[in-house]
Amino acid sequence: MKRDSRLSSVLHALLHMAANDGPMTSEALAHCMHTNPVVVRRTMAGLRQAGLVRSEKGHNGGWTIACDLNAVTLRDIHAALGEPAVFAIGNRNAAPECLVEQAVNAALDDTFREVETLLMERFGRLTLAQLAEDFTGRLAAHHEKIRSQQNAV
Amino acid sequence: MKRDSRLSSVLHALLHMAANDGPMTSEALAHCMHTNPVVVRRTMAGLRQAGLVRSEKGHNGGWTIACDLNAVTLRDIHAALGEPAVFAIGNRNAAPECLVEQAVNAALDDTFREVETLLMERFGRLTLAQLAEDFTGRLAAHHEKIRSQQNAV
DNA sequence: GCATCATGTAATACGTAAAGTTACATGAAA
DNA sequence: TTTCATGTAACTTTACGTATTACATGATGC
Repeated sequence: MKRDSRLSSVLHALLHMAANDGPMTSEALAHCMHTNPVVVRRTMAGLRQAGLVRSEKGHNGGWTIACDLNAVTLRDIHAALGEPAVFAIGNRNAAPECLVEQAVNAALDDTFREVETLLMERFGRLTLAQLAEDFTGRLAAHHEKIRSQQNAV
Repeated sequence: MKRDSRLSSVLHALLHMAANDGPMTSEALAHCMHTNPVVVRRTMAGLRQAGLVRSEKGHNGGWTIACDLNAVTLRDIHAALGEPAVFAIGNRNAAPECLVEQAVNAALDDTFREVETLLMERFGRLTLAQLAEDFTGRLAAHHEKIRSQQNAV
């Protein structure tokens, strides 16, 4: 497995849900994301627990957004997923006895901490509404392109 | 494997080499790092290719630093290792057709690009000499602590 | 009530990349 | 020419996200 793509996945799902009225089933979302309903349920479980989405069983069941898109940021989503590790790089030993390794760890830890802080700040500024708006813009551009192609024929 | 610790490993090795005069064998380094000589050779191969270290066979062989500690930064080391992936988080699909996913990817890509730039800048400011100096300070503090403990008895 | 739909979750397997291990070739020094 | 040390290929192990299977639970509609 190359990288953890859960954040990307749930954002994709949330935006599809936002663009649809009514609940979407795990199967429908799985189809959008070229994966499997069980993976969707498992990945979305954290968001449900955080109160960001709701899920309902039975006929007309499925997933619904339960939050204000303007109020929820990528940082909230990352937290709802259990704050998965950001970096693929890390120290060899967490608490080494060797003074050399302590010096190396201290430098790396400081750097990664600072960089992670910036990432979380950026995540904290990006709302779901902004992503949805970006999508709307892309959709409009896409329609415009289609229309101009038809006119050219 | 939880995380890629090669950067941490080679820094550890380099600082041990800097504190020793004469070459250090892969076995000695492996002992310091609680690993295996073959792993040391494999990990250090990139540094040798980049001209940062030298290795020699036979009696009195082993690894030697071949660069100016003041001139080499963590960024150089990271490059010498082949620029391993920094983030454990990423997009699900690199070039999706879905406009929703494109919007998500664009936002994440921008953010990660910015953050990676900061990380590389920080790495570019951290020299091996600075790490070595930090180690020297820790060593002095350690000796001071030992001495005061002996005085107390 | 009962068939159907949809989620919830456990158990298991798969894919990938670093780390660990074994084995053997190469080359330098005593 | 023996010994020491690196160089490297091949294989195993480990970790973890992802994929899949199987089955339980609960809600809806007839």
